[in-house]
Amino acid sequence: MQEENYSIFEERETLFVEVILPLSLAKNYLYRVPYELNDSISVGKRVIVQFGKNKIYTALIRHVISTPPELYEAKYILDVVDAFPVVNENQFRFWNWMTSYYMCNEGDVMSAALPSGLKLASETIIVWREDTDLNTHTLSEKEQTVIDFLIKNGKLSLGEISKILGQKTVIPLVKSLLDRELVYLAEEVIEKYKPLLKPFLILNPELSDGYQMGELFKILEKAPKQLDALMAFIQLSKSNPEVGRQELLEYSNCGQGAIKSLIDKDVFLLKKKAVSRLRDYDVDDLLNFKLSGAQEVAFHEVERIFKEKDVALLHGVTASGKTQLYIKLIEDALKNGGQALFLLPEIALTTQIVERIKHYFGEAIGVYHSKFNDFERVEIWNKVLNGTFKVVLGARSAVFLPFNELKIIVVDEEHESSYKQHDPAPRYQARDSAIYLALLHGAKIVLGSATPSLESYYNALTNKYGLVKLQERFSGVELPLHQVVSISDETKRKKMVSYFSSVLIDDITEALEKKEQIILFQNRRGYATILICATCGYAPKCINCDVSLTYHKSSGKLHCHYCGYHQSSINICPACGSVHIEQKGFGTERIEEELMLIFPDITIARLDVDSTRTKNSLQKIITEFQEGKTNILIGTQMVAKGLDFDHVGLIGVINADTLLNYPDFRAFERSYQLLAQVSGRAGRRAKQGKVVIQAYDDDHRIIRQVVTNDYEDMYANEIEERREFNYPPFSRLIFVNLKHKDANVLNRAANQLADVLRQQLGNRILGPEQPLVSRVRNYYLKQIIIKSDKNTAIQKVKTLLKDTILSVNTDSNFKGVIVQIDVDPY
DNA sequence: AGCACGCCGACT
DNA sequence: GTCGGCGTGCTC
Repeated sequence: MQEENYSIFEERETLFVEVILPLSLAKNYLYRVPYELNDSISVGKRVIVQFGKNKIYTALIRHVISTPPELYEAKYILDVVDAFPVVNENQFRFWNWMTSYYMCNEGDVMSAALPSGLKLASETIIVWREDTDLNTHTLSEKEQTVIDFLIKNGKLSLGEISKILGQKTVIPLVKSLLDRELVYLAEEVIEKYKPLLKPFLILNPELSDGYQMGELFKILEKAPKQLDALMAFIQLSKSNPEVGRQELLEYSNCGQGAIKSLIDKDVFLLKKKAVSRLRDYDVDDLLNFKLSGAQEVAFHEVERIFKEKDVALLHGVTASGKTQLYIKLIEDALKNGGQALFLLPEIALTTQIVERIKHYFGEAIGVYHSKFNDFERVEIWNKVLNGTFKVVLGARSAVFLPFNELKIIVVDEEHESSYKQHDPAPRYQARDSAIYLALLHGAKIVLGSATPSLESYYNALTNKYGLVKLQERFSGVELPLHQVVSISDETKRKKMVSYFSSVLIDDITEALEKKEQIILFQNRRGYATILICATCGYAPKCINCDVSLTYHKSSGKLHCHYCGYHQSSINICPACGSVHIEQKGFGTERIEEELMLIFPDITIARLDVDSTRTKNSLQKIITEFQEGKTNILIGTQMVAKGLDFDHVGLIGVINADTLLNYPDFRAFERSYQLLAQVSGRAGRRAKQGKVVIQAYDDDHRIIRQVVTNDYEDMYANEIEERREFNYPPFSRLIFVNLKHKDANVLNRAANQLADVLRQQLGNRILGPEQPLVSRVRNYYLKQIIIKSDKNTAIQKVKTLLKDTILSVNTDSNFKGVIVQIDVDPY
């Protein structure tokens, strides 16, 4: 070896990287960097590492370190995936905050944040894209081998590829195939990828010279439509030689036939081309609107607030035009070259609001949704990273996108409980996380709702947030007419027909006559809630969970809503042999059936978790209702949330008591929000809608407040209760949930944990208590609640909690006890 | 999350 | 006597 080379080699620094693995691990791991990769590594890039025996993962570089670990010898990283970081410094700071605030592992956050396309692992499966033209790509020998296998088998896992090639590092190769769109990643739910193929036309190259074109024009003189099509084509092809067939149809006056003739005459060559699923709109075709007087005032109010505060709460009644306000605020933020994030509850992403905003902002907008396939999610991630997307509309997970210069965040329907992730960790509240995210970027954030959460409204009234009211509805839109029906009264007077009061039946009949649509709301799915033996009181229960089974008529089975267990129904009581089995309670399915008996000639659809299990069924039910193909829609919570229908004249709430009696300190607040939102679905276009609320407790305070549309009154009552019993916003809650297969071990562990915590925190510790459902999937459950007042240093509580849990976890008496922490349960 | 190591039941 | 059940612990 020559001396100069040798000395250069000597100077190379020995580097190590601390990486986050996409697993729920308590700490990060250290790997050594081979010299030849020294220049390729940097924080935020992904690397390929071996973890454990022979598992390969995509890890993320968190730190670069030059001191070797003392206690073990680090493994080498196998490869570096990225040329540029895919996670930026702001994101890491956001992740750090989330890890400590929600008491989870960095790996949990990484798993939640990165779309799976960025987390290739040995189990990841790649599939050959049949629509690609192999001839246009030059493949290396190894790539060719992989492609040959893929053509034969259809799919391969990364582990298999590794075996085929006899090498560990396959991800760069796979990445190159992915980038060239030769292969795609299979979803966990194997749903075959169908690239969106659209027909494109190109001019037959043989016609390119002027003489032949002239001849062609002569021939076409007798076919004016075809000539027209050709002229239009020439116009359009100036910008791009490939013209979409649809585009040509719209641009010219010719019909399908003319184009087909030209294809038959070999003037046009037809080819199918995969196009991006993300729709692009004509930038000129922007929606033009002006803010109304009230909106204008509110807009300036928000601007004024933003000079002093970072958070504005927009309390705007339904149909007051919050969306227009959001659009203007986003537009303003974009003017200064920033990015905007618009958060919506999951279900609202299926509706027109998305179309409207997409339409307005054209190509600069991305929609991010956990149900999107991975292609789209990686595509959006990259477009946010490189700044192509200025606006992102998304559900809660959109807070993880790699923004560079976020200027504004909008959280619509901020009170929605779906902003909180329940399982798995990180159990984060996207609205609250977004507030931190805004702080991090120096961005402004507007929370919007017709029925704000008590927490947000309290923060607004105590001047932590600015408060803007938008109480004026669009002209012509009136508040719906409410009617509350006492179920007990109607029952006494024998006027109930099954679950429907005479009032509701009359109103349904009337609405149907007026050709209006109807939504019925029942907050419970299934048929009968439970079956119960009239003789001995026996009720069939789930074998894995501590709940009664729900009878579903469509399947003829008894289902558990917690674990999915089901068994055939019973006709004879297994306990006493009696045949007197009664049905108690009722759900959406039962309502649907009873209604069909009363109104046999109309179309009824049901919108609940059971009817929307398959991927497109939700969209289908909604679309059919929007198009008027369905007369009556029966649904659970889902019908209330973010869905806009234009022709709904009547809303019926079958039983408001089930909502109000829910054992949770937020039950009244939630009931108000839900009933108010349900009401908001009635009569949106110039017509006054009608709302019928059936209840046993028809004089309930909350129902009265819904009818009088008095949010402030509801707030005043509720906030007093919260103050009196020291619930949020006056305290912070942390739930500590313990699970174990053995009830005794669980109880002892829970008691010890609670005792130790109680020594330090006294009466801030509640429990351990048995949750409502005390056993799920064969695991017994116990819950300890930490209710710390605002003055307690929450970080100290968290540290103590973490240490205590660790001591329980390492106690040999409590092997296998699972402890989960839920900060700010919602 | 996987995977190996390890200690108790029904089989050749 | 062994094969295999899954409970437990570790992975840089």
